[in-house]
Amino acid sequence: MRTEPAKNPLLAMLPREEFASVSSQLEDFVLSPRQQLQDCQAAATHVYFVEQGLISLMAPTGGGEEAEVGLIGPEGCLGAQLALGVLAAPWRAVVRVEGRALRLPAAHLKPLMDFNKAFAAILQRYLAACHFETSQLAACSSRHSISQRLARWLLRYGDRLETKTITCTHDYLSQALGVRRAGVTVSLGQFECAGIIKQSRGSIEVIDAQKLAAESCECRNFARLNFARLLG
Amino acid sequence: MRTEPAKNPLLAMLPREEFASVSSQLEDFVLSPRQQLQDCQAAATHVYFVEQGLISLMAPTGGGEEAEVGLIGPEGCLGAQLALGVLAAPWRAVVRVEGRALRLPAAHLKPLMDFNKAFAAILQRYLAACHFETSQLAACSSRHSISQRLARWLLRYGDRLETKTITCTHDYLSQALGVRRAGVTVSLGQFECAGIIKQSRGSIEVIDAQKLAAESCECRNFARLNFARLLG
DNA sequence: GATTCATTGTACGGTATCGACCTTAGTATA
DNA sequence: TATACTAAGGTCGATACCGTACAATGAATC
Repeated sequence: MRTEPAKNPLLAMLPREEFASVSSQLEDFVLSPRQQLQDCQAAATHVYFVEQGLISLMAPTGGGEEAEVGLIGPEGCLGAQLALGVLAAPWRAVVRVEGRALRLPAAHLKPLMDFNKAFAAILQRYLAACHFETSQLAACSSRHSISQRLARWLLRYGDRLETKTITCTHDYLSQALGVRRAGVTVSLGQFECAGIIKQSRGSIEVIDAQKLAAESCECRNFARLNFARLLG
Repeated sequence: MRTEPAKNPLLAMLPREEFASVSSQLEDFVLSPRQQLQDCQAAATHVYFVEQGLISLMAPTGGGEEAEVGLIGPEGCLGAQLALGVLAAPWRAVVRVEGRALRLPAAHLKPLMDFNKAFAAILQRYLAACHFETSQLAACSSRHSISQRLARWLLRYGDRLETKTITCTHDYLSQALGVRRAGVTVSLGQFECAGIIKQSRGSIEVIDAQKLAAESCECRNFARLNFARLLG
């Protein structure tokens, strides 16, 4: 039986007694790098409340390629569509940064929401926040340059983790943004020259987040504002 | 008092007596071209169940510009975020094609959903469908060419209207896709040469939807499949 | 008919991004 | 330590798209 409070704010907002009552249904789950938690269009078996680490959502774009359409960190959960009575989502969920989650069998979500209205409400707001973030991403992707979107991605990533060091390859970033790997390399090189980041094989350290924010587009602010309004 | 059944499938799924009971709260509303139904980040006062016409959702992208992140036709409704207890959305809603809607004051939505669980369920599925469509749009925007996205847009637009003639200017399309107006003109010119469409000032007629589909990317299929799964 | 304006067609140089290839750096195996 | 192997990073010509500008066309107004 779990006794310590959850770090995930969606769970943390449950009253102590109530959390205790559901914690028997919660299962500790280790998020290992590159692990696929959910396949595209497959029925979700669990809701994963992330406590540490990062999950990315990849949508197919044809020809076997995919693009990142969402990022779930310790502020959110994977499988939230279950709260809408929808089992499958059109994206693949992959662990990007190792960590851990508490997972709840899909069947237990609805009863929990019915029982605790405040929990249901915050989960609904989280759903809206996800949708809004995705819409900002759509707008951003069609208008802004690689370096702007890259800067935004790095900041978004950093926002959701404690560390300033981001573990990812240029190749992954290129897939996430839907651009060429070489394009990522060039932009990151410029950031490094400007003293904004420091690179080494497979990892990026953000030195000057402020400058990085200046390189990014306004979408970052719009997205943060949206999130804060709903779940701040 | 309204007696004829609603065309909008979200309303049409209400049983006859129940529809009659809410129809007193429903208000006929004319959708006039370029009319702004909802401002970005402003609290929604009504839910608009579109019966005819088309509404587009424009998200800000910085510098006073915006990009289209959603399209609502007679299959859906504007203001669905209210079903999640969220008042404002991060987009501006503008009437793109004139028509009409039935609108419900925001305060009446929740009671209606509580009373009619089937209605609530379909609205929730609609919300998921919107989110999924947006995520496909995000993926598409970052990967595919102007002409592919343009073809998809024309098809998406046509799917939601009875007519084959689309009333819009190149300039609007360029804003919707977040690209240059001249780029749209060139692509449309190529489609016309290929006998796929016929243009005249301010309107586009789709001649060969099959060829147009071939010019589009797979995202169209993914998106249609998503929608059909949830609300087909 | 003349005027005005929104819309569309076209062109040009410039830039961002692409596709393909090559080099380098780690890692595994022996 | 030598070797092979794989992942990561860099380069280069080609090209899609951009910003801008301007002319041509059709629709609306007077």
